[in-house]
Amino acid sequence: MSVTQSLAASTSQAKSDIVTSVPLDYDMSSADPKPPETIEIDLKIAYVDPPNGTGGEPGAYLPSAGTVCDQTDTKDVIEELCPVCGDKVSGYHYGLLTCESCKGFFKRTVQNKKVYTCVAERACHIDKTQRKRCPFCRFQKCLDVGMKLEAVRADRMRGGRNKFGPMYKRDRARKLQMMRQRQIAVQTLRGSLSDGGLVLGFSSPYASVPVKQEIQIPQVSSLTSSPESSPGPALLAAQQPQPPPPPAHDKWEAPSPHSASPDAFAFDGSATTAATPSSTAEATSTETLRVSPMIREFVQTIDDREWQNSLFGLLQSQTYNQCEVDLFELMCKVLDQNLFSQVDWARNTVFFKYLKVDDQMKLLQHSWSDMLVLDHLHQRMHNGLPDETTLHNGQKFDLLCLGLLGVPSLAEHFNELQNKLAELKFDVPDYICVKFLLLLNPEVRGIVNVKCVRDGYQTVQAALLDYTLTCYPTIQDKFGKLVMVVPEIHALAARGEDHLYQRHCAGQAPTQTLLMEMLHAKRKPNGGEMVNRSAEHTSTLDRLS
DNA sequence: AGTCAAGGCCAA
DNA sequence: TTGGCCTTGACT
Repeated sequence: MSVTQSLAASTSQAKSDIVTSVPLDYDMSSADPKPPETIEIDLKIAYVDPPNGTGGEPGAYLPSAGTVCDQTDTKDVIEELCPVCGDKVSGYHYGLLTCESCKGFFKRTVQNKKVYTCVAERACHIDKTQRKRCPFCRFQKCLDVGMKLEAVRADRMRGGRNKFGPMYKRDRARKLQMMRQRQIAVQTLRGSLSDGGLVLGFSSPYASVPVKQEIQIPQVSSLTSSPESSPGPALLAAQQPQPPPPPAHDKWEAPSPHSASPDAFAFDGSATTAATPSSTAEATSTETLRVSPMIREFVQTIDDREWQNSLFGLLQSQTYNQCEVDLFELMCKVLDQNLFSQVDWARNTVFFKYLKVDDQMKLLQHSWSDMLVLDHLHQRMHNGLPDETTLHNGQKFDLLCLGLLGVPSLAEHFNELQNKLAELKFDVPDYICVKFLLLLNPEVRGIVNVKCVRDGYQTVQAALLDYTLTCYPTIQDKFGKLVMVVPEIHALAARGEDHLYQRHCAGQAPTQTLLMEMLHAKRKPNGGEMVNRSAEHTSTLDRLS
């Protein structure tokens, strides 16, 4: 059994959540618009060697630590749980990765045209231990996650291949690619915390991140087994509460008039509450031409659509088939996912990516919560992120509270901050520059390559100053005021961190997450400094065990 | 010849 | 009825 499986097996929640669903409004057609001729490209990306050519550093969390280096062993790389019951996946069956038992169950049901009834409310929770209790709901879930009736052969012919073969291949390639990206991100973060090949004793949050299976699009088939059996996905959808609205940003390609080139600034001013230069008279296209290429590049590192997709994807998958979920726990999972995205972003950015892992770790440990708060401000101001959203099960999820790291009482402070930024006409280039300033903090203790961090910080600082002077000449000392906002963000984030830590200590927050690891790292005697790594590591393991 | 997703078999 | 293991056969 792999690390993923053994850890994930401890929580049935995690098990059933992995790939159970995609939000009903998820644009699956755009999620996989690839024509067949792109398959080869996909595979090449998926099989590309890791930067160091080894496929893993000591301490890096890997789904199957011993085999990840083997680029061709896809079975070992793709470690997932059955979307129906959470049991171990045995391969692709009837359209998607499922376990052996659900494969058999689905086959028998379709072949024998079984008709089941549910003695409850047709909403039984299906997991490994309870899957036998209600075949009606089990079959319903099989259909809902995307198992395909048409893959069960009417003629019962054995062997061979069906039309889904190429889709399985693409899906596998995509998972490999995702796995590798995750792996690299985790290496960045874990590298400095591991010692002597030890692996931190917590699971990857990716075990609970929804993995989109390309071919699990729920669909009604002409080969339905029986009208009396589980209702079709369309009916199911009608019975479900409406998912939250799609990301407000849906036209990132639309260039702002402010941008000098069509792809330089991709933000959408129409959804903003704060002004972007495009909405002001002061920033003319002539001035825009003087915006530094570096800031243009910074803006291009932002993927807000992905941010919201993964947010809503996680929210929906975590509540799929769940009557009620613990909203605080859910919030922690979202924060955890955001944190991983944060790391992913950081490790691909200029200045940061050239630093040694230890330095990267220290910078991230110091800035992660500030960046989460800032990201949230950005999402609210520039993408119209609402205060709350309705989950798949009808519960309301407080998105504002998410930005407050779970402290509702900070809402007022947060809104004041947002208003202050709005007055400053805080825009996307401002946001990304401030984010860099938060990350590249040369004052963080214990940084080895201080010069590199300071250079980066000062370069961004200069670029931001130049940008604000060029594009917002009428806002007096916009730069200075923006810089003054940083401590406020930090204070807010610190309050949130404390709150999260306290709830964690009270046993209310999910353990074994990167989020908790970060919270602990900052509260260690050395404050994250790697003076005695072995001791720290042991203490981390002790706390988590 | 190897792979792997179909269907089949059969003990529990 | 379930689910782990076996057989089959198109595809690579």
